[in-house]
Amino acid sequence: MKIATWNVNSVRVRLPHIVDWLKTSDCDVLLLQETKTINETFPSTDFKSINYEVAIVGQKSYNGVAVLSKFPIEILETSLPGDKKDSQARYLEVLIKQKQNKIRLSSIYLPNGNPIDTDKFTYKLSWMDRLIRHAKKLVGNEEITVLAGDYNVIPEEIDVYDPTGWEKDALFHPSTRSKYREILNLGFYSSIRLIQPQKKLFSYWDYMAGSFQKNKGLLIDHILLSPQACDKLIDSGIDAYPREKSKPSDHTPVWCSLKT
DNA sequence: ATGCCCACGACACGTGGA
Repeated sequence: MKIATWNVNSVRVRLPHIVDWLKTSDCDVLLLQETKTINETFPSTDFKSINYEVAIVGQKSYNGVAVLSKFPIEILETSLPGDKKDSQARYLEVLIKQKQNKIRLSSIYLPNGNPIDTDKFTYKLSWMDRLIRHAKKLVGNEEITVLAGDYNVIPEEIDVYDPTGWEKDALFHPSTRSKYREILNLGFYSSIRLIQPQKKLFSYWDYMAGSFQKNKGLLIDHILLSPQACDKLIDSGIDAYPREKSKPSDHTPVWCSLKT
């Protein structure tokens, strides 16, 4: 089963790119972030017409996550547990049933957190605390679990074109990196780092100043696998082709394939 | 050293992104 995550920066603007990528990539389950629209205006019928089921957590203008799947979707959570007052559309957890297999997947849009001297950074860190608590519960289930999305976290120096220049950024701040490691320490592994431990790989390039052409990128979109999912891992990679097209998202899909 | 670009929604000298 091929699973991918993609921050599309507006599902409506990016619709042709997403449909094209689904058709050429043989992707079974695509987790979307930054869909930037309410559920009523999500282009569900376009995806259903190419045989994908759709689950959505939308919001006006900002955020928004979704799951597109060739297999039936059961919705488990439409927000990250731990704060009932948090109304931002950043988390969707589903169960995908394919034959005898059951795979739990979360589409995650972790807060950016900049600038670091504001409540935006406080919100990011508390959101990460909630994710750690929830991930701890999930790992205890000993199931095939995939926590994937735009983490807005640069885990290591190799994951950024200019580590020094990003030291004071919320994506590379020591507190952010430390909380990300707490998730890994529960037993989750990054799919791409299991396959390519040392390679410089980016999933995001700024729109400005020809960042993509200069390969000044970041690796901030991650697929984290539970131990049971790791046992099924076949391959993982990043498909930069959608970033080369006209009117692209600033992110490109990160994927993994699991033995099923 | 700084800004560059993009999407949204309803024009804004706007916000948020990363």
